[in-house]
Amino acid sequence: MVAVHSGVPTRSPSGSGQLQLGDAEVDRLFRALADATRRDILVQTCNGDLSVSALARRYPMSLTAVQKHVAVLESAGLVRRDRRGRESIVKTRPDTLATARAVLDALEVQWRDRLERFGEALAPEQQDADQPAADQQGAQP
Amino acid sequence: MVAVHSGVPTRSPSGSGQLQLGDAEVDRLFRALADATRRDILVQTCNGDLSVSALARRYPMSLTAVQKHVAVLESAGLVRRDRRGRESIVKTRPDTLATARAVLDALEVQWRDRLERFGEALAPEQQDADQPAADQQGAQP
DNA sequence: TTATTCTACAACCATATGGTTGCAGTTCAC
DNA sequence: GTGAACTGCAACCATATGGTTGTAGAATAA
Repeated sequence: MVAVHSGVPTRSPSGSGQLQLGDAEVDRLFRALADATRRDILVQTCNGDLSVSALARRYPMSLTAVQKHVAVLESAGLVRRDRRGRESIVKTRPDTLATARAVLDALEVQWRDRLERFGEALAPEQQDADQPAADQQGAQP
Repeated sequence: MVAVHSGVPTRSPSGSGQLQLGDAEVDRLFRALADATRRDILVQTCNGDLSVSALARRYPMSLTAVQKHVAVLESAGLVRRDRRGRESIVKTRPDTLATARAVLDALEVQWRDRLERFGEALAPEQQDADQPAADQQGAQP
């Protein structure tokens, strides 16, 4: 379970592997990454020298569309915007990308762990009715 | 310059770029991962001993909803379904999860590469201490 | 055989997403 | 000061998503 629904998506400082991201944060993170334009924006803005409109000139879409993409990345914590005069400078936050990798690592750890526990012995799958699950849904509306 | 977007991704083979995923595939991959239920399904089905309906009993939603989640995971290549009699057994494909990690790695490589080429002209970045990762929600209303 | 289980799929609904245009407010250049 | 550039936001549209119910067919159990 990756979900503790903490307010702050803090990575574990020492590489123990357990991170404390809420489901909603992880959802936003992967959803932000699930768009080619946004992934490209991440690469383009690593220097932190591009404003939103300078960014927008690089893509065949309107400024507003790029603004929305940046907003999605920002709400996922993948970029930050700093106001510089009349323009807002977009800059990637590499630490959050590392967080995404850590989530994938955690996923792999989880099923590797599961494989070890249930591995070969594998009792008949009465796990189905036994565990009504629902611990991962958290605070769904 | 930088005629990105609009075509094949063709990441620059700088360094260790070695995967050949199209934008659409990567989109599907991350989108499939951007849902807590689907991430949990990935963990639940690592043993390959759960049918779709057995899986559905673990979540507070209809069988059809779980079917759709499995379909999303399958189209992303994250799970496989094997027909066993009247039931279809869902099993995760760890290699595709590793592919997702490789995509993130490639992203990091890309901007690290970019930083190397363009970097150092900017001021050193100590701004992470300036604004910690707490402001995930974007602009507060 | 019959009844149950499991899957597949269609139809529907509410909301989210990704795009557009238009307008208003700042900040800068001249 | 005037105008241009940059941003922010609202309204709108088309489509995708995530959920529901209902129906139908195939495989298994009794």
